[in-house]
Amino acid sequence: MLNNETKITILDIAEKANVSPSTVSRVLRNSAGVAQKKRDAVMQAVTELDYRPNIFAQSLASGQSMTIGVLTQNFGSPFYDGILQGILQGLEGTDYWPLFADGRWQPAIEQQALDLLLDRRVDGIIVLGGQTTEERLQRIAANIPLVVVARELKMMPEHCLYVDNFQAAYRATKYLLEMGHRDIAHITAPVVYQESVDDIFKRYQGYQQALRDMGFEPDPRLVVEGNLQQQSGVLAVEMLLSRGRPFSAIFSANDQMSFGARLALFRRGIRVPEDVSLIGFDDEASAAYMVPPLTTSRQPSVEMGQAAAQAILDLMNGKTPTLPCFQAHLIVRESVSRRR
Amino acid sequence: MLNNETKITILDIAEKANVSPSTVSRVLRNSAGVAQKKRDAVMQAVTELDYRPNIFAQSLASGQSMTIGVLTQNFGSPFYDGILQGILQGLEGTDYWPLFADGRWQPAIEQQALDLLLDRRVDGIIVLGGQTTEERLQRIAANIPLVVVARELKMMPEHCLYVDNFQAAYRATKYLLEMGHRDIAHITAPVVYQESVDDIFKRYQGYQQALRDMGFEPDPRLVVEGNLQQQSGVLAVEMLLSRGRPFSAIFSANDQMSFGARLALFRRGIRVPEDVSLIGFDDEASAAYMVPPLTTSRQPSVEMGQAAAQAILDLMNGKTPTLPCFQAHLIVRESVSRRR
DNA sequence: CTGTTAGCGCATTCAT
DNA sequence: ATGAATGCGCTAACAG
Repeated sequence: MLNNETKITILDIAEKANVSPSTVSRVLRNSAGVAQKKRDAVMQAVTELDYRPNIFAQSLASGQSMTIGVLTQNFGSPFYDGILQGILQGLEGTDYWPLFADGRWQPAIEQQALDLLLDRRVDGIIVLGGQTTEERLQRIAANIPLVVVARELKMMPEHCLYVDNFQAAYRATKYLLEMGHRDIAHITAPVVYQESVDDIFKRYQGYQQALRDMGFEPDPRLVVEGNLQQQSGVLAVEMLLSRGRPFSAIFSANDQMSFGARLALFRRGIRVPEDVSLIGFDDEASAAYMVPPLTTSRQPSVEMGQAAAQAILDLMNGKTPTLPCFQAHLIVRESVSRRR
Repeated sequence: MLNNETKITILDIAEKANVSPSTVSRVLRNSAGVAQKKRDAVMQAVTELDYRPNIFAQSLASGQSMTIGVLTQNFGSPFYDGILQGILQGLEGTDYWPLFADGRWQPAIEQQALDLLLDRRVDGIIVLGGQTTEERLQRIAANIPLVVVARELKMMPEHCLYVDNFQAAYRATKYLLEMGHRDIAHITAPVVYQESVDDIFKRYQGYQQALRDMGFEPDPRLVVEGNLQQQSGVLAVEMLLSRGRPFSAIFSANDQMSFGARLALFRRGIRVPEDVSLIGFDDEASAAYMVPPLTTSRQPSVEMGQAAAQAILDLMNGKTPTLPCFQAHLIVRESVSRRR
């Protein structure tokens, strides 16, 4: 518990600097004018004694913990880790420190994790995805600054930071159409597996709308469902092939399944992108390692994390966030060849 | 800051349960025998008022923070994130909470991050890799439980949890030799880029030793250096090819570079593993998505994280860790074909 | 077994 | 501008 050998307190340095404890506190937190001489004396004593304020005493007395709670859903997930990284970067240089909790995509655990963060008296909280009810989130937001990332809330859109899934899917599909593809398969996932409420479904809708806007009727035989895991992408392609309905491109609702799809195609001797074009969704960094590599222009997840950190800091400073409702754009990696 | 509407303290529930605050504290932390009746009354009051103990007051009074610091080097790195995940799992169900800090592979930042964790009065600390001097680590270990993961310390081996790099590389190389390969290239990295002191160098040594033990003299023309990043793997293969020295297999000192190598081979139309076999190192999960996929039997990084959590818990309970010096085994993914 | 009394280390009034 | 006093909420002796 002790930071070094002796636990020196504010009294020690007050004594050494010949001032009162309150003066020491003042110069340390810059809360009031203090004579330059005393200020210097205090600072010198601080460095000489290598004084470290006790965070718990500070928090107890001030009511501030100087921490930001971050509720993620899956530690180790590329997309979420990207956001975490962004948050870390965004908080750098500030006096705030992130406290992480993992909901593991299980509502019960998620609630527990939320409670833990609240128990830790975080000054602000960033929630990534998840299934916490909007009511609960509203109740929390009433007490402390709250930002929700990668999820769209109807009742409190001004707290959200999310990707426009519909638009991104729409653009991806449109791109394939423009490349001459007419038989575009889509790998989606049923609601039970969906990350947050209806992300995946919106991608499905974007896919359909793009087809319709370009004058094509979506063919249900070209749509298969997976569970968002890599392995299900393999099965999805098997399923597609078994249906006998030809296709020249696949748009997968997430990168994981697109990896599985890539694998299945490889096993079948189907070349990408010569025989079949492939587009994923989520911007997993590892997609760049695929053969051929899927490409993207930026790393939106990290950007979202940074934006989230900025927003929560703004909220805590009383400012309304500069990005009340930031919308990341197309998060797609592609490996596409022209058709016809 | 307040958890809910009203901030209720231990006095509130003491009053409601008709006992003294200390009795409340006793039942809450189970620190002494309390009459069942009072115990029940307290518990009921706690639930009725939805009482949440103030962590800061607890820590201040008890001297325990119930947190363990985790110093990582690169948030978002597959290998380290695996360890973090393991730590999270290992801490689950205990009363301890992890506090993460990121050293970013930069010694100055690493020191700062360490200081921050210490300032937060963590009860124990897990250090992943890094370059903190052994002296500093020893000084810390003298004060609080310390476990060092993915790094081997000469002066305090009993605190370490690492991979036997030499052995793993030795086995990988031997495996290639047994598969009939004779011209085995190796992609390594100079010291300046090395993760922790000499991990990469030990892999190089293991590679050499295996060759010698099997009666072959290492050929310097088959060894190239990268910087551990993916892109450098591409360049490494280009370099190898330009040298005109034939090779039938590549053993890369980490997975990132092997991905790059895979890419370069693909661009050159060299098939894997038909033309050239490839072995990586680190067990990156994404390696499974390569085409053809690299395989492995387990996920050592997560295991190491769990072991680290267990070890630190043991240390804090006064027990000597059950795994004083755990050595993960072969961390290799392979895509190898028989030669000749 | 249980209530009373002191702090834990700091921030923050309130006087001066 | 600065010192003294008070309290943050809880734990840990200390008595009984």
